[in-house]
Amino acid sequence: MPRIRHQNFECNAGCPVEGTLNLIDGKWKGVILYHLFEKTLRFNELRRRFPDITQRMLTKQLRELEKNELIIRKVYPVIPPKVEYSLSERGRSLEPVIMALKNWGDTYLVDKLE
Amino acid sequence: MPRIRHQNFECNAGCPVEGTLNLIDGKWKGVILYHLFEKTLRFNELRRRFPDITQRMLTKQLRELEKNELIIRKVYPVIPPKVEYSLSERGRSLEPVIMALKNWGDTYLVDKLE
DNA sequence: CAGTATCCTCTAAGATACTG
DNA sequence: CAGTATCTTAGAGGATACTG
Repeated sequence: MPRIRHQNFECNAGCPVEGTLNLIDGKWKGVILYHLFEKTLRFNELRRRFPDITQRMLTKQLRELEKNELIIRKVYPVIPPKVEYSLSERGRSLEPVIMALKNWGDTYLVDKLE
Repeated sequence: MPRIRHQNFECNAGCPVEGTLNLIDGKWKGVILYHLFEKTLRFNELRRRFPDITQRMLTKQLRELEKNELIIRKVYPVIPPKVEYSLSERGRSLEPVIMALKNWGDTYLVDKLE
């Protein structure tokens, strides 16, 4: 999870914005959630969808999402290992938020992503 | 502006999400935008609303928002200096996005901001 | 297959002091 | 009033190698 913001002073109305951003910030979290909206995925399925992410980073981002109770990590006790990642109810409730971000980007970021 | 993400590979559907996050990430940007939705504000008016932000940081965040064409910086050539910050049309179009973040936070972050 | 373990870099963010 | 200029630090993110 990114650093915690504004923790030590009276919370103004903008705080829930920051709090929510804290959960979905993290370089790959938005994309991970986006792909999990579609379907449950295994670790390596996620890896294949983001060729540039390192194993370490993918693990880290997934652990943070799990810690924030946005995704569920299900381990099957088999060999070879099998781990599935899916959205929790809380995670699924983020869909409109992610979509709002996506829609804005689709409209206003065309040829502006640098 | 935070680092640029995913720039060197084929953009999957999650990218506009990241692009948008890049613009509103930054520890104080969400809050700054939130306050500018209400009304145009001067530099020190913004400062007073966030007692914990340093001058340097406020300036930095404002400059980035301006560079991304989300806010407009209007300098009045008077002494003492007077500078007003207001939303651009592009910035105002972010309101539903920020509100989506805020609403989610209000609902799901109660007593969970840590 | 799904991870850890190390080591490293870079920069966002903060503290503090000064100024046209 | 609305900023710069320096200096510092924490930790996000990355590269690479190894493993139950």
